[in-house]
Amino acid sequence: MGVTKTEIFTEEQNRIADLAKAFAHPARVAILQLLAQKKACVCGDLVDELPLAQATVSQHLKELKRIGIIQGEINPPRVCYCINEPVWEEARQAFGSLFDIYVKAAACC
Amino acid sequence: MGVTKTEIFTEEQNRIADLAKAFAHPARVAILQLLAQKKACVCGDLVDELPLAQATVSQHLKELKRIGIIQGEINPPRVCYCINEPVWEEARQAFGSLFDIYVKAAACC
DNA sequence: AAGGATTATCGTAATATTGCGATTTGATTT
DNA sequence: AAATCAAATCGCAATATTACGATAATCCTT
Repeated sequence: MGVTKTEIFTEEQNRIADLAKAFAHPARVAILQLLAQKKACVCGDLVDELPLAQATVSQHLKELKRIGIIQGEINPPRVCYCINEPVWEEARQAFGSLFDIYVKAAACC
Repeated sequence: MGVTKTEIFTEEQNRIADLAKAFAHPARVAILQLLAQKKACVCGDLVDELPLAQATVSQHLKELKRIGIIQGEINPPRVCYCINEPVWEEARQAFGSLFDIYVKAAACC
């Protein structure tokens, strides 16, 4: 089907999955790295840095905006993108907590 | 096309994207949470915990094994899964470093 | 050897994602 | 008003993902 049954999982699980999607494609990792390092900000600069078509970059930016991890400020005729700090921290926290629920000891197999 | 151009990205970016995929679906988040908390281990128990068909759970387990974040030990007629600690730590590290490259200040927009 | 229990794989269907050329939109500049 | 620039959106094609029933494989038990 290709359709995820979101309704059968918790809000938290769905949110983590969504946040993870921001990082689940190398192009988006590259974009987030560039923005986090502030090496690029304007959409056109991102397109120059990445070997992908403008339309493709724009699509990845749209997905990142949907997740909320970046935001865009219109500055005609350009758009300046940057990390949306609250969501960046939310992601850091979410993954941090997730990684911490594992404690070696007591292996069960 | 639906085909990611992995060759144009760095090894690190591709690896992060792959690790993120482990968490990019709520069912896999649920599975990893169960394994990390050792609430379940045997494949059949995971199937019982999740409202998904056995074939579907098996497929998610296969993907998690491909990424390397879990491992399975055959214990006929069952298979006991658990977190593969080195990769779990690799993921913790990778995401930790990624989140840390962002420093508020110096916003560019 | 036959049966039972458990998990993996196959085949299929539906939806999602990735990528890009072409076009459109939005706003400035001439 | 026309031209221009940057970015978003459209439309399409190709591949990937998600899900599940059915079947196969595996290995123990009888």
